Amino acid sequence: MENMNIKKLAKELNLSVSTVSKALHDSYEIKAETKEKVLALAKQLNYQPNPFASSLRRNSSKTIAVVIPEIAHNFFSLVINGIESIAEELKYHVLIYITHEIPEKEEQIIRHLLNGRVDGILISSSGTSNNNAHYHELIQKGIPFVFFDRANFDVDAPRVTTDDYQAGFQATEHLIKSQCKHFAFLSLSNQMSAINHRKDGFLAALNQYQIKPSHVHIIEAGTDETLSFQIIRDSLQPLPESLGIFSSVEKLAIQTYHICKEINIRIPKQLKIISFSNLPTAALLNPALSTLTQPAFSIGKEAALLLFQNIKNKGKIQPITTLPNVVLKSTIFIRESTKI
Amino acid sequence: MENMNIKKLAKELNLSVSTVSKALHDSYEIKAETKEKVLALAKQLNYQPNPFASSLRRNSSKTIAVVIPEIAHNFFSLVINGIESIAEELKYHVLIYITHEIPEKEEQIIRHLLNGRVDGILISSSGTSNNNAHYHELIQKGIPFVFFDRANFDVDAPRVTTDDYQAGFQATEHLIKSQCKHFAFLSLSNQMSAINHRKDGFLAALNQYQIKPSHVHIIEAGTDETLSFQIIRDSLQPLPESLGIFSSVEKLAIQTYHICKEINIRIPKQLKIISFSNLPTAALLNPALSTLTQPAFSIGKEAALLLFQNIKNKGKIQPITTLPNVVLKSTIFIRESTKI
DNA sequence: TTTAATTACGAAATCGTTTTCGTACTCTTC
DNA sequence: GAAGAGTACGAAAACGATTTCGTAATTAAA
Repeated sequence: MENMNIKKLAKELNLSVSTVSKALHDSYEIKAETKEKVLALAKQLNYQPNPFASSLRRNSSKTIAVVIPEIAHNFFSLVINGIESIAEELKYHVLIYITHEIPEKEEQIIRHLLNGRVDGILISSSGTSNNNAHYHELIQKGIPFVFFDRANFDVDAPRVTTDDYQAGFQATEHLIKSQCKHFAFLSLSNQMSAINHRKDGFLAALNQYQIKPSHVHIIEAGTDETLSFQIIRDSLQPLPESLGIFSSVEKLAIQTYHICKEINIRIPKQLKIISFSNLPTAALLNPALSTLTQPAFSIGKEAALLLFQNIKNKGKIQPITTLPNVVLKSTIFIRESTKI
Repeated sequence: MENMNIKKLAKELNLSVSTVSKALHDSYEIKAETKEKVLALAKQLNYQPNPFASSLRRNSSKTIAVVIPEIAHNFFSLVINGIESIAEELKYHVLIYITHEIPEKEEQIIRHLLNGRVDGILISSSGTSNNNAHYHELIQKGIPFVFFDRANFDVDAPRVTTDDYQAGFQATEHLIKSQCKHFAFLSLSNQMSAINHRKDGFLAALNQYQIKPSHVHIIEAGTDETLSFQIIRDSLQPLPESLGIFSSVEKLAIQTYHICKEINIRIPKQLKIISFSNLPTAALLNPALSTLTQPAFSIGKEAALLLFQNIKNKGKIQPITTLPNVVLKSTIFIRESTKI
């Protein structure tokens, strides 16, 4: 009795294995009476089909993978929440892989997933734009995947992103109208789509308002915690007059806050800052942080929906439509950190 | 050429399937020369074994599950980070399941995992103490699992927790010494081990310092966001004199901050607060929040290590030792929110 | 020289499902 | 009443790996 399986179940019922299997799948070949008997005994003996046998035979795993740069990050955990809400509904399982912002790690993970362990993948890329080989291998293998937030625009795959350019423009415009004279853009790297779009919006706004290029600073802080701390601190000493910072990610804004506390820079008096962020404490910070907030949960949901749609359509002739490219809106919250 | 498998690989090599399989597993039965040939062609043709066939035959999945109450929570995402660091090293895969604090959901998830999809489970329980049936089914099925943070102490399973009692005592003592007169404990529910231990420490400290019971308030705010907001707000109106709040979880402390902002209660002047928290912004809040910080990453690591140890020892005779029960230390950070 | 051990491989069973195909049997229909 | 359609089930092949067992060929031991 150690482990229940369909063979024992069939024997117990005096039926063949195939009949039992069909009954469990509610096949039209099996009459109602038999189905009931099978279902009843299956429940009583607590029979649960072996997922691997099933996956092996059906060539589908009821599992998706989520590949993200980091998890201890409000944005990504909210996205996972959204993904899980859909996956749970569709009885899919969710595998998590973390790249720690290392492109090679991402490649390795994706390559590993070529073995069919998952039916589809949701990716927020940490890859550089010049390395698409692993994505193309996915396409070749017919494994559906969807980018969210950070996409690789050279790859032919659905994307769920936010209006990064517009948001970047809007944030920068806000800084300009808050009487900033110098402007800094805090970035992790110049290889990430979402961040670059934010930067483009930033530059476009500065251009439109005819800000002198000498007053524009792009600070690539990188993904290393201690290093980025130093880079930001160095860039604040000496402090440019009326500096307005647009931080492309929450982490760098938090670091900036710490640095300002450390070297006694007053926000918003000496320095104004607005940041992309999903911090639940943004309004409680000292001073309250102005933010651009992405609809993280919805991003997860939309990306998952798109993925499942692609999984379902796999093999079928794809309608020659444009590539799904969902763009959601971010919300701007003006708070004290950018007050005049 | 669609999908590479061991059969095609064997044919290509003019070897039998079994020889190839053994070569790939570096069996002593196969001579070095053959192994090299096999490995070389496997790499060249990008052969990756089908994980389901492998799992089916070996009866092991190289996968663990993490079952948590919620994910958009600094503590849990840091724990997952720790878990992933170990899993990644051991080439295990990590499935995430979220219970949303619903005990029935947890049961359902655990029961589902009885089908052998995972080799082991890490659980932070959202269950009530009077419902252990699903854990016992895991034990019966021989599926190893480890509790972390929130354990069910009636169940015979390894645990990784923190020194919640001591930390609770210490935090409360700090509030007492900060000249508070009234004391409130903010709790999610009275069914969670970790939280109850914190409460016990709280009560013990108040008792030791002979605080009048009428000055002691236990506020069970529950897990529903809007409801808990109301409960906390109501309990602050009217505001007891010199109230010191010990919040057992970060979320409730944040809510308290929001409420205080809304109804104009000054922290720490009118109300002092200390909270369990892994907020990276605790020091940046207005005012900076005194915290008890759990070593979340280490909790994840330790729990994973314990689990993998149990997975490895499965089937072997268990040494009659005491149940592994790792207890890690939290760190107290005194900040402005409890300043005299 | 004979026997035993070792080396290096292959055939086939196995894991637990799903699915295809075959087949009795009953029921229509003209 | 013969042919066709429909019903309800079972046998067996498949999915792709791992593993047991068997066995030639070679080497070592007696």
